[in-house]
Amino acid sequence: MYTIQEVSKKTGLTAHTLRYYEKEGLLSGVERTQGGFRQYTDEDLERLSLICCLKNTGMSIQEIARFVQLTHEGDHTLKERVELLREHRERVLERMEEMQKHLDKVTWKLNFFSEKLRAYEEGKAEKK
Amino acid sequence: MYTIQEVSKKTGLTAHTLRYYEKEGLLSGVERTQGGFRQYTDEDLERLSLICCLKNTGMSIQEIARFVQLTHEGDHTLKERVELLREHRERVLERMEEMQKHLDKVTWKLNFFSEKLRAYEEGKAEKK
DNA sequence: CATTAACTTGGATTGAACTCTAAAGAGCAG
DNA sequence: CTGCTCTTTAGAGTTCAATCCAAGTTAATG
Repeated sequence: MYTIQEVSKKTGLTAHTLRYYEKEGLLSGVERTQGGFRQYTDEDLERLSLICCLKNTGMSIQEIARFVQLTHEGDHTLKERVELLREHRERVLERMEEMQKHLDKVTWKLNFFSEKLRAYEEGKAEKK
Repeated sequence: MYTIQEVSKKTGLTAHTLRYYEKEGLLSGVERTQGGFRQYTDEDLERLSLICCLKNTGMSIQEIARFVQLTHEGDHTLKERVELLREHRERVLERMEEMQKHLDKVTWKLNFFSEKLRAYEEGKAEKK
């Protein structure tokens, strides 16, 4: 059992963000102490870990909430969940390919400027 | 020479966004007709293309504006520009590696759910 | 116990990147 | 010229994902 602060340290999310995620339906059913403090279980951390993976691959809070809701509805939503993850995966792969293309152009420009810089420094050195 | 609408079609950015980028200092010095309409040259499109690459690899509008400003200041900023692109490139590569790791976990989960779905459907079929 | 640190809530605020609106001017087909 | 579409501006509004604030409650420590 972990406090919100401990989970914050483990996940890198702030306590604020953890409460926010809970409010938005991303991580429901977190237990409380008799005093009302959140007590995260290892299972909560495991769920959180998937949530972070989805978030870090660009899924929106809303979509994650949708996925989590389906999970709560039981096995008859399995097909939809598989669909959802598959589509997300596909989108991420496309985005990464796009990204790689754009980065290639940045790299090309970088090399271009590097060469220009070399010429410029050489020019300066000759003038001395 | 292209109108804002033509550039919008070519780049996929809306006319709104093109004006916004200009206001934020991302693409300055676009010519105008005597009536005040923007007239984009091929050179503008080329500049815009680098801007899009930077944006699409996650650089913020502010950072891009900074880069563009350095470009206007002339060759003595070449070193700084090269630095800036190099650092950006490094950050993007790191981010893509992170992304790949997160995506691997998503893929793993996807396979897990797929298997669960298969078992579930089989169970349903048997009951019939 | 008393104090201090951590936690609770709801609601307001932030910042980035657009996105839209209104009112007016420009340009072109018929 | 008439009407229609496109473009202009400043500035307001939207969305997303937090992030902060105030005021109060609970747990932990000397």
